[in-house]
Amino acid sequence: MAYSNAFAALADPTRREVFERLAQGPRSVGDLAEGLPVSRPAVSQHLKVLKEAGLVTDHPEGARRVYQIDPQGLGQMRAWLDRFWDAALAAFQAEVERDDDKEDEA
Amino acid sequence: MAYSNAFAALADPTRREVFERLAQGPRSVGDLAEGLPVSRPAVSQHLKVLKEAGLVTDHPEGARRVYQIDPQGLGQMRAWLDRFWDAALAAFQAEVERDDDKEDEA
DNA sequence: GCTTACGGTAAGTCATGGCTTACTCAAACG
DNA sequence: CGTTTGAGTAAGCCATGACTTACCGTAAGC
Repeated sequence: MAYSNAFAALADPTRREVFERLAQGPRSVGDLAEGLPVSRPAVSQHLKVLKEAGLVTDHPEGARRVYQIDPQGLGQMRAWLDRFWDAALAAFQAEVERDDDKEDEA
Repeated sequence: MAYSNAFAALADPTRREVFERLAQGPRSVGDLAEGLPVSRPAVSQHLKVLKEAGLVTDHPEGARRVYQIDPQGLGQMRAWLDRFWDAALAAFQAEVERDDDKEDEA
């Protein structure tokens, strides 16, 4: 359920960039917007999406608002991906063996 | 690099649905389109995106074209997420401790 | 060889969403 | 208190992308 928002959130390159910067430590909005090629309001909007996806949290710090990574959304994504991981490896293995059979025939 | 396409690919609900069906085993295009609320060409287009993201592979089987999950794209996504996992947990832990300090003050 | 099933491509429509500027509000600072 | 700094919201623009129908290629079956 919730992981769907997380995938959509990280689908955007600018949002991934914001997220990567936050991985290096908590940052304020203006601080994040500093090195980015988009305006500060744009960063604000991206942070809102990341927050709703459970990927970041924020708390006021004086006049500033400091954002940091939230492990929750990250964990949900990992759990969802892991659901497919084993099945995917098994399917891949089956394909490899089928190809081997074909080579034996040739 | 490549994982960026994978996140964008799985951001779409219909594409996730296709992907989940493929997790239960290889399927043909028409077979996949059967239970979905969209047309067969739409499914074809989705499969193209998933393929370019390294999330599925396909091979002809007579007149049909059979798709199945490719562990490659999945693996890249997992690797990317894992890069942040430890940092996220550490940040979360730091926040909890900071909150505890506040409570001690109160 | 003609027809029928399967599936990718083309073209066009419509909604979503990422961006901007302008504004509003709240907290610090003098 | 007035000003300045920090940040979210509103409104509008424009590109992208998810979908449709119509069409084209190709492999199988009589």
